[in-house]
Amino acid sequence: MAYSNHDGVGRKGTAGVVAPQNAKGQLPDSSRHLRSDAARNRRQVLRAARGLLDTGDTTLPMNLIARQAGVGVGTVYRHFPTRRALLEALSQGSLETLVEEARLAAETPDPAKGLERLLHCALQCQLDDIGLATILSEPDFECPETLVLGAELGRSVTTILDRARTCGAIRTDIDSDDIRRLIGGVHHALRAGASQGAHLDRYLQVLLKGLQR
Amino acid sequence: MAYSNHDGVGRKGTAGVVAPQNAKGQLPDSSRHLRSDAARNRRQVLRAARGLLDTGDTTLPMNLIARQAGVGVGTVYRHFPTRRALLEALSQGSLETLVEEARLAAETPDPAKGLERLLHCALQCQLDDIGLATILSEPDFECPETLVLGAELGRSVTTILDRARTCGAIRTDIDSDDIRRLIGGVHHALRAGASQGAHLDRYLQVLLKGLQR
DNA sequence: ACCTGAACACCGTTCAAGT
DNA sequence: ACCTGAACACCGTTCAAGT
Repeated sequence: MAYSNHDGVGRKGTAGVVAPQNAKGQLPDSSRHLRSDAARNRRQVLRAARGLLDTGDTTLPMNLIARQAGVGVGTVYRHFPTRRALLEALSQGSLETLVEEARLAAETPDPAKGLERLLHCALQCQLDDIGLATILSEPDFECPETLVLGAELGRSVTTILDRARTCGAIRTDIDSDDIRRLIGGVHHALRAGASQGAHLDRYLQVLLKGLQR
Repeated sequence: MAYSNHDGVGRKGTAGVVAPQNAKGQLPDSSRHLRSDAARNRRQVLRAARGLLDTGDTTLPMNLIARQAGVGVGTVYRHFPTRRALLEALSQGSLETLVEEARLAAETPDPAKGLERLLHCALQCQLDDIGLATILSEPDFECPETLVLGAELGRSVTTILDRARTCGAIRTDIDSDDIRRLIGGVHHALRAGASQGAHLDRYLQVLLKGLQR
C-alpha cells in the first residue's frame, strides 16, 4: 500500500521507513513549513504514540508519550492540541487506504459485490489499526486532511448504497451513517473476545445478510 | 419490575426507594452481616456511582465517588475492591431483569419469536443501563451473585439458540457467546450517534435477518 | 517558531492510624 | 469490623521562561 509511508509513521509490523512524502509526492499539510527540529519532534511523538496504540492501549497519555518521545509535554500539545488530533494523524495512512479501497468498491460492476468488498475492507482496516476504528466511531474530524478523507469515504459509501438499493440488493432505510455505525458495531463485537479477527467472515456474513431486502 | 429494588439503588428515573430486600425477600449476600453504618456507606457509594453512571460517564472515579458519597476512599475500596465489582453491584438489578426476560423468552412457543424477544430485551436493557452493557461486554464476573446470574443468562440463550437451530430458523454456527458479542456490537452501534435508541428496531431487524439460515 | 518543564488540579491505590 | 484520609505515583493541561 503506497499510502502507509507518510508522516503517520508505520503501523504494527511495517518497518517504519518514514518518508516525508505521501503517494502524490507532496508533503502532507501538517508537516509542511515545519522547522527541521519541529518535524523531527513530531515524528518522535507519532512514533511513541503508535507504539502505545499497538499495545492495544487507546488512552494515549500525553505525558507518557512526551517522555517516550524525549520531548516536553508542551511540544506534544503544540503539534496535537487534542488526543483526537493525535489519533487522526496516527490513522491518516489507514484512512487513506480505506478511502482508496472504498473508491474501488464503488467501481465494482456488481453493486452487491461492491458492498461486500467495502464492508470487508472497512472491518479489516479497523482490525489492523485500532486508531482508525477510534476516529471512525466519532465522525467529526478535527484535522483538515482527515476531514477531506472522511467526506470522500462517505461519498463512496453513499454511491455503493445507492447502486445496491437501485438493484434491490439491500433494504431502503440504511444510509452511509448507518453503515459506519454498524461496521463499528461489528468491529466492537470482533474485539470483544479472545480471537480478535477469527470471526470476521462469519460476522460479516451476518451483517451482509441482515442488510438484504 | 420486582428486581430493581435491591441494594443496587435505582437507575435513572426510578425514585430510589432503597429497600434492603430482593424479590425473594432475602437480604442480598453482599449486604448481609453488614454493620448498619457499613450498610449505609455502601448504599451511599452506590447512589453516588449510579448518579455518575446516569450522566453517561462510565469511568467511575473512586475518589470522586467517595467525595460525593461522603466517605473516605478506603471505604469505597473496602466495599468494592475493583471498579468491575462496583459496576456489577450497580447493574445487578438490570441483570436480574434481563435474566428473567431471557427465561420467559426461552419458554416462548415459537423459537424464532423467542429469539426476537431475547435480542430485543437484551438491547433495551443495555440501553436503559449502560452499566449492564459494560459488564456484559467483558463476561468474567467477579461477584458471586452476578456470576450466577450470568451463567443462568447463558443457559437461557443457549436453550433459545438450540431450539431455533432445531427448527431451522437460524444458522448453525452461532453460539451464545456470539450472541453476547453481536448484541454488544449492535448496542455499540446504537450508542454511536445522536439519537440513542431511535434505530433499535431497524438494527434489530438487521441482526435478526442476518442470523437466519 | 518552537521547545521545555514546572505548576496545579485531579485520579488510582495503599495503608497506618483510628473507633 | 469498619472507617478515614494522608501519602505517593501518575496523568491532563497550561503557561512563563527560554532558544
